[in-house]
Amino acid sequence: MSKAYDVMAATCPSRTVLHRIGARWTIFVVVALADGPRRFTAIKTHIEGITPKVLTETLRALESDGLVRRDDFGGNPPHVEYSLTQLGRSLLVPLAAVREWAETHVPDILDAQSSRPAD
Amino acid sequence: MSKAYDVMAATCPSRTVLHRIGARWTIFVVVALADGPRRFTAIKTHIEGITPKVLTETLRALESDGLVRRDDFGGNPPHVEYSLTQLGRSLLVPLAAVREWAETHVPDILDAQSSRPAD
DNA sequence: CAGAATCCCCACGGATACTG
DNA sequence: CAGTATCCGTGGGGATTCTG
Repeated sequence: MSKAYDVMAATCPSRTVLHRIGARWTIFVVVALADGPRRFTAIKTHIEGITPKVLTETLRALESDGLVRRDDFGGNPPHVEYSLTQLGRSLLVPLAAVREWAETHVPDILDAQSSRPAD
Repeated sequence: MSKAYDVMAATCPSRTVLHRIGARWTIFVVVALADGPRRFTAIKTHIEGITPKVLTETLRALESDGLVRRDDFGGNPPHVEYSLTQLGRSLLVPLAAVREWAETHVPDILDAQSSRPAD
């Protein structure tokens, strides 16, 4: 089976997808939902430093991409849960790998940044 | 063995790393160098739509992070080759997965964007 | 060929405060 | 609790031109 989409092509929709994935907070939110549904405040607390506005925007974007589902249980005080859809969980796999890589190779990069060794 | 770095922590250097990875063109450049060393113009041609300025910036950043090596063969006309370092090649693994995912799931996302089915 | 130099711009994201 | 509303800055990225 040949490729239907090629990221290297300027007009390919997969670039948009990649752009979304690369968005500042996407990976954090997806990873934050890895272990199951979570409420807005719980996510916000878990991802240190994210502001409510940005979290909302990120969640909305992921929702419209079909990666995240929003369940509103109504009532007062409000109760809303966010969870990964099937599609979202499938993204979790490559993203977890990226996160792993980032956390693993921090020292190598910090090293490289301060010195300039031969490869 | 416990985690030394945690992406969810606001001050963790791994966030910087993640930011670099997420930068607009990083993934394209790394993937473009997957098959071996390439010259500036070759990369530029391969990644449709990238401008020389942005390519230079991206390459410099990756170089200073120790992900890419720059070999200048001098002469005239100039001859410069870029290649992935060991570290760069290790990043290639998770990034290739992300790219795969992007190219594979474009239809799902396009679908989700135009309709709002019940997950 | 491999870039450096310039100019430009807006949209991504941050801070803060407020509300149903 | 789960968001809005507002304001704001900045730097990442784009287009174009030029050069050793």
